Amino acid sequence: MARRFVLKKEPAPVASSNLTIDYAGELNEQQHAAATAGPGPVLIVAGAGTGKTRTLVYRVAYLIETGARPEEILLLTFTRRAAREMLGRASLLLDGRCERVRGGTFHAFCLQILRRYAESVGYPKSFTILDASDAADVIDLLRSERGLHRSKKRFPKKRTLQNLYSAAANRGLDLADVLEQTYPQFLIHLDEIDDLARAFAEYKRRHGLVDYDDLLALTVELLETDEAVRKKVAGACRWVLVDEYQDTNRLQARLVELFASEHGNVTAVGDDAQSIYRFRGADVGNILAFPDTFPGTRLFKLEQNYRSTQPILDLANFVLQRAKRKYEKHLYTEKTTGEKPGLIAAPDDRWQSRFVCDMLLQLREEGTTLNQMAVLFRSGYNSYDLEVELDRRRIPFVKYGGLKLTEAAHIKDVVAHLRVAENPLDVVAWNRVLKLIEGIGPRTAQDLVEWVLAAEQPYTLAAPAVSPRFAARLRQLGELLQRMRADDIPLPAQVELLLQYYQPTLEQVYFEDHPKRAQDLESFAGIVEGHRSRAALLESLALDPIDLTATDVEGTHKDEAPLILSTIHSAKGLEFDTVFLIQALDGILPSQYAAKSDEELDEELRLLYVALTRAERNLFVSYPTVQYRRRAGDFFTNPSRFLADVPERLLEPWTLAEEDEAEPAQLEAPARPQLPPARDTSDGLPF
DNA sequence: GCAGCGAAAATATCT
DNA sequence: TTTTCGCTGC
Repeated sequence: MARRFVLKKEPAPVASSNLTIDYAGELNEQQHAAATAGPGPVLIVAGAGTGKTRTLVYRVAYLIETGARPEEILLLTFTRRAAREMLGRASLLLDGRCERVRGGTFHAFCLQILRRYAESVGYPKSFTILDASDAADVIDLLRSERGLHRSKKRFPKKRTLQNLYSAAANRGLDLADVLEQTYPQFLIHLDEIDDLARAFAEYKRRHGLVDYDDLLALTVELLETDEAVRKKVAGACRWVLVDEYQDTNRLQARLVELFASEHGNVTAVGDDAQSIYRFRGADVGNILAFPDTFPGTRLFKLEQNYRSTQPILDLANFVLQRAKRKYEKHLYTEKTTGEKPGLIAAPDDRWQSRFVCDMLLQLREEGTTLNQMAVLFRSGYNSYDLEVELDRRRIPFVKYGGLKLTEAAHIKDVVAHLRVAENPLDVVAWNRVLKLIEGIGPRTAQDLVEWVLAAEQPYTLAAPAVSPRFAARLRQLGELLQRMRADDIPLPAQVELLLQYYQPTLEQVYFEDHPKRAQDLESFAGIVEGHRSRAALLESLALDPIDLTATDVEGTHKDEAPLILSTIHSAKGLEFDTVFLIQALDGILPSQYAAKSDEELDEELRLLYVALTRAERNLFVSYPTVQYRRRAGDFFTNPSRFLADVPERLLEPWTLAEEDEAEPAQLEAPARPQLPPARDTSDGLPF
């Protein structure tokens, strides 16, 4: 009989112990109360710029100082960038212990858990992660197999189907409901779509494939069904902190509940007025229901804004009031003076770009560094014209959001080879790799994949009855993969071999623009350098797609931190001295695709609110009054309906004028706005 | 069963 | 503008 020894309870944190940080002195009263709140559920509702991040950073430090072990703190954020930044700040505040805090996105944390316990929900531990387009490819494969595309009535495309399934998973709705809300025209195919969904799920399970949604859903399933695992995982999460709680979806909210199910110490931070991920299933209801989910919640509100000047807040407050669903937000600040935000009606895109460049150079002369300034926009492509102008003037910039390097077809090709080399069971990657060989189409690829899955030595690719048309290429591929897998070859060398093998394919498949794509492959080779192993590289690519940033200008200004270009979504949680919001056009912000319902329009409005409240000191909102569009030619635009009747005392109209001589355009602040020609085509269509 | 061609459709935000 | 679909000929 074993003897039982009872350990003393760990001492509760004592607030009055020797704290190295003066919490009361460095935080305001509300922030201090929230940061130093004891155990139990805590909800911090914080307006934009009220020191949400700061409070969370101090809370991490406080918890550690009062005895929490860093490993027992879980900090969930929306991007890896946010986690890194927060833990970095906490480390500066306290010390290196903060770096041992577990932090990251929901997806990344779920991945860690599943890598360990996937078998409990019927998956191999070495499952492959599918990004959205991989998932779409699988769906396409199954769809062709069933001959659904040959049905007489139009059947949704692979991307549409993928969106559909993703929406259903993230919102916890039936396919029928999602279909009715988003694509009612496809309701007639409900049965087939439903069948296909089941086939998709089964295929993923059979082949060990996990898409983004599965990362969350499987973790929920795991923790709900395996009590031992739940105890273990939740037991290790003594303190759970969640940033941007307003943007959690149903699965994520459930995960928070499960992670906190042992200790009950959850701190959620959020702002219902900044919920901008509804399209991805985010549910503002989560933050509103938090006190019900976690009885005994203590609520803290942060209302004093430290970021922006009063004129900027006045505009933001005014804009937010237009929401159909009202938010009781009224931010105030002690920075009562400041420049009025400007509304710049530029004649066209070129002028808008010139304005941004001239203005930012002027501000830089006056002492604002480039990386304190940001240009924000609704969609990735909104900045193309500006990027050209920045390049021309050799102004260094980085772009966040928009197209990802890892989404480009040629990069996906290369990555697929790496995936195959890593995992011989990765059917999606095999398919892609094989189809790149001339003469191999979907059918042959599928047969070969089946051979590979059953083969003892898959990498020989010595399948029987191979057509002589592509036998040689297939042998080359086999040799490549075997060489890449040789033990002593470091990752960069593997990629070197791979790129050599891929070059002819690149030239053949993308013959029109292969030089440009070859450049991307160069940058990819550079990115590879920083990774320890193939597996590590693949994992990080899957969860943290690389922004297709302007690497070519970096060389010219290595010493100066670059200007930030970012989609509004990617700028969430960040702040800048100066913000330029460009392309503030109806049809863009709000997006023309969002005009269907008030809810969607409200989300666009919140997006504008988020953009405006990123600014600390200077805010410029601009739009071109004439745009060129193929087919239609030049046509007049409408400024964003959200800005249409903002009084001039809140948003000062500017017009642009050309300087006399050959100098670049310089701006003047004129008295009268140059209004776009009156049009009532509010859908932004050419006339 | 594959490649190539012309027509048609979709077109964003992110992990 | 770019991607996807369906058809045709090899």
